[in-house]
Amino acid sequence: MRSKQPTIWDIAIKLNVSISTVSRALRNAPDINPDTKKAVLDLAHELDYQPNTIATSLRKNKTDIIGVLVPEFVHAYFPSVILGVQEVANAAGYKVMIGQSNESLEIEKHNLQAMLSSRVDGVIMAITRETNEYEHILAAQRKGLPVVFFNRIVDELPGSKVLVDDYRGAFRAVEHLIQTGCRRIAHLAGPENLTMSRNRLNGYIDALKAHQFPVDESIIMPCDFIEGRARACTQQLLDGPNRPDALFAVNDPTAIGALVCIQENGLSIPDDISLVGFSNAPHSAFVTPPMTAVVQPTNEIGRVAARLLLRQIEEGAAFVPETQTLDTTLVIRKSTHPVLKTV
Amino acid sequence: MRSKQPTIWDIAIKLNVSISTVSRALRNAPDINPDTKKAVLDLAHELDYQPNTIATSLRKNKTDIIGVLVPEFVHAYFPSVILGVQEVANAAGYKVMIGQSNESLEIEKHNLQAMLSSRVDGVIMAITRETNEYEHILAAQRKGLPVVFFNRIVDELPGSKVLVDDYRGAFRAVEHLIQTGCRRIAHLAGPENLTMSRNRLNGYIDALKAHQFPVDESIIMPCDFIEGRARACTQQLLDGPNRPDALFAVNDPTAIGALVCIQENGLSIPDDISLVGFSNAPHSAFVTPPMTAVVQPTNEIGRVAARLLLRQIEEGAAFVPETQTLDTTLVIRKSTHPVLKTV
DNA sequence: AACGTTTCCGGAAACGTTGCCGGAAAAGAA
DNA sequence: TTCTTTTCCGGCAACGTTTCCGGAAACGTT
Repeated sequence: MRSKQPTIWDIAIKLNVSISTVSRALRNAPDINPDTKKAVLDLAHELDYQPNTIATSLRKNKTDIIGVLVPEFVHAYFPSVILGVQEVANAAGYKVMIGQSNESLEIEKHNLQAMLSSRVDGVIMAITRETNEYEHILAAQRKGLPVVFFNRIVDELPGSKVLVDDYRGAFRAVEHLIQTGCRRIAHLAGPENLTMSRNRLNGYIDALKAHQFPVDESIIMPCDFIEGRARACTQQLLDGPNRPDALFAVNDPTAIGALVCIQENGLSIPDDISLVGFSNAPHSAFVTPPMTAVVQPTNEIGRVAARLLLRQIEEGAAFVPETQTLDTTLVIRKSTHPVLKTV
Repeated sequence: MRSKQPTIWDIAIKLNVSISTVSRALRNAPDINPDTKKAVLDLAHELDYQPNTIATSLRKNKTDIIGVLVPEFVHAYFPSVILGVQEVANAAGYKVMIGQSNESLEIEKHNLQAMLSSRVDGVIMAITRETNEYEHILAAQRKGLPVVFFNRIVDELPGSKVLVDDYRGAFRAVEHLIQTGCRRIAHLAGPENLTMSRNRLNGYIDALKAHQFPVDESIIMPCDFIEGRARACTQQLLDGPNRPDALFAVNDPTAIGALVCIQENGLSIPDDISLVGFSNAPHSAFVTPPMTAVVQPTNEIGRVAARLLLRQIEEGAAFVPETQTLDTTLVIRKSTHPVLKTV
């Protein structure tokens, strides 16, 4: 049985003042006698009083909670974005409520409903892989809910967005391969309908062109983000004529697939084949050999998203949505040659 | 500017009934005319009405939210127990609010305050590494807050606990090494003051004894969970006389440290040295070679913890705390010999 | 001494629900 | 018909805050 927590009433009665006075003392309002204020504060501390935030929320019509809605969080990417969100949200006096959709549109809808029902002040979200209709999100926005998107962006949706410069990241990764002496660079590409994969593909192509390398369509292999498919594609590349001496993988699972395949074929990384991935997470550091990879500023993504959301919450209707693009960094580890070996 | 969401008042006025009636219709109470109920439900749907859960919470003095407090969540372990929590909590109509202490006692206290302030119905928590005084937790419990602990257990605290059978896990890991032909098995141990490390150490020792192996103190190396120290210890083992042919590592970072050290010495896993870890997460699968490891049922830990908490919430003061011990499983991958090579 | 100001405080309504209580109308029983 | 029961509904207080409004007392000014 939950024992009752003390309320401002309890304090008021013990001190023989009104609840208004107690309330004023607690949230240091201007018109209160310093002595009574001190008395209230002391008693509150003694009773271990904690304000009932749900009463406050009801009264003020504001919860000071922001919702974060992610498709999953067992991989490091989303948790570490959330960390960034928490950092700026907490500093601004907001709490963070996390929802997890398990990559299911149904659950995403349900979670968004729940957030609306909990009257969160705003939501930061990355949509599910299977989210292909947006009415639930649009409806929430029509009700005035501020929403900022990240990671999985769709143009049909209004609102602020935080994304990563996929094109430049890919470009630099490929440039690095070229600079370390690779001459035939294959690409394990993502699904063609995603802007993200397209941007990375374009970065790959433009880097080749910028260095007067030919673009060979036969070594651009779409493998849908799936580790198994990446393995098969890599095998195909190894078996084919004119074997590539480098691979640029579109994301983590793909890179892992390539890595195991190469090693199973008894080839050495990076001596026979250099490998660079495009990573969501520091994960790639723990593989052997530690992988050179484009890494995303996950924490910063969360911080930026939170700042945008807080601005929107505070500025209200006057706020005009912004989309911010963050840069990636190429972390050079052991799956490519060191860069000093210049071309 | 947040536009107002519809309330039961709006529905009541449009339908020319009282708010009581609307309320009854919405939470299908018994005494209501099916027709009016349908009318209310229809209009609610049309207006896209969502009940204001914070008003409900205030009124019912129950939030249907359970808090989960973890020291970090960028590694897979905690997120995946949270998944388990969510699964049973959501199924029972509860929402989950997550707090993250960043391994800081200060933040842990603050988060617990916040949960109390939010009037969560209960908390599932794993304390911080630096949590060495428990007054904040005891105070919360004294106020009647149900708390269940997992992963980091301390005897001084009352409440339900969910833990993992470290002893048996270690025992079986070592037994597996013995059965695959290893004859000299070293142990990279954890800090001696933690019951967890002690249990794993005892499992190691007893497995050796059970198979009439000698226990050689000189190849039991405490390395404090730190990857760097594990590397140094492993090097020492490799350099020493009578090199071990197997290593049992107390946790993930330790195992990784051993792995890189062994490979840097040009030795083969498992042919020169077998390696088995004690893992928090499926992490160890992604290393090369994929590591044989004792793995914990992370999801199940969350589910069990949630079930215990929900029972305590519902049974109230009548509930007597329980501690449940879950079993681990040994996942055999490539860092040990296959088991068919029987002794 | 009379006035205006400032300082501090209490009363009360409101936020959106729930749930008790009582009562009117409809239905059933005599 | 008349009485009892059932069915359905409205009024109202309450949950713990915040905040507006008004007023008493203390202070300052002429």
